[in-house]
Amino acid sequence: MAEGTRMAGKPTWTARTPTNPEDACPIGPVVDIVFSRWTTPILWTLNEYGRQRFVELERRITTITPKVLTQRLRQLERDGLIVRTYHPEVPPRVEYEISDLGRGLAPLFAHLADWASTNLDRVEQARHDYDAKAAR
Amino acid sequence: MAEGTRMAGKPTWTARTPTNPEDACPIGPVVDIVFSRWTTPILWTLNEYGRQRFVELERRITTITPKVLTQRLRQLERDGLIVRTYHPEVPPRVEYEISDLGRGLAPLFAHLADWASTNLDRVEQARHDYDAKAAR
DNA sequence: ATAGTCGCTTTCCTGTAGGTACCTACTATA
DNA sequence: TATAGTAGGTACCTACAGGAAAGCGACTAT
Repeated sequence: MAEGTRMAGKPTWTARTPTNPEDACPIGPVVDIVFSRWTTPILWTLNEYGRQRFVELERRITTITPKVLTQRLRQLERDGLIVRTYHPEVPPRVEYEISDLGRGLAPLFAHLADWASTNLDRVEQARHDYDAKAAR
Repeated sequence: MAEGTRMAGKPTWTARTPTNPEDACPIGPVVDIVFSRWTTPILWTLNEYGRQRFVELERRITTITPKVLTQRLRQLERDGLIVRTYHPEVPPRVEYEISDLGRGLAPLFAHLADWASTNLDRVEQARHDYDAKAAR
């Protein structure tokens, strides 16, 4: 086996065996669960506006497609972060709400929002400086 | 303009105009910056093991390819989260270290690791329950 | 008779992230 | 001579996430 060949088939860095302690990044799995694509705005919206129906989420997160919204809701439900309630009426009614487990993320989100409010403009400034320096 | 047509060309939900307040998720931009693919293990490694060379990072984050590592390092440097120091020697030597701005993320990471340590098994349990229920 | 509602599901298609492999220039070492 | 080491750059290619659009089932309102 040549040195240069990299093992394929491992989708992300979190897919590595956790038995390798030296390169284990302890926040890897949680990032995949909480901050994978679309999950943040969904959890945020659910946490901010309370129990909501599918269409309400769809309307608030304006750029998401129903297919992807369904996928992400299923994923979050499976992970136990949200609770889905189906009412067999006509037309059918489904409500989503954040679970206790998901609600536990609120302080984390607040922490994140806090960091953002004080440091986001510094990032913006750094980008500007970098681009200006690269142009010279 | 038909109601059903969704505006294309907006790559992610963070690309929306920030002038729309009602669906603005305040942690959207920061998630893109800090938790986009590969940035977390890089920042974590840099924060944990201090200043490092390219190959050291490559060896610690075993599944990353040099191309992607370069891309992510450039991005993080542009965002001001890490500092790159180039030594024009032979062979060339480059060192990466976390910046003050990046270091400010440490408590956030700790918070995240904390949530993970207490809740990750609950997520695991929820997944198991969900799968078991779906199989029935 | 027709359209509309809701919460999806399915099919088809494209964009792009990321992987593989090969390249540089220069030196030290074997 | 040749091989390794360093920090990438580049060209090519594939896989997969996600977008667009249509449909469905069961009923209601017009």
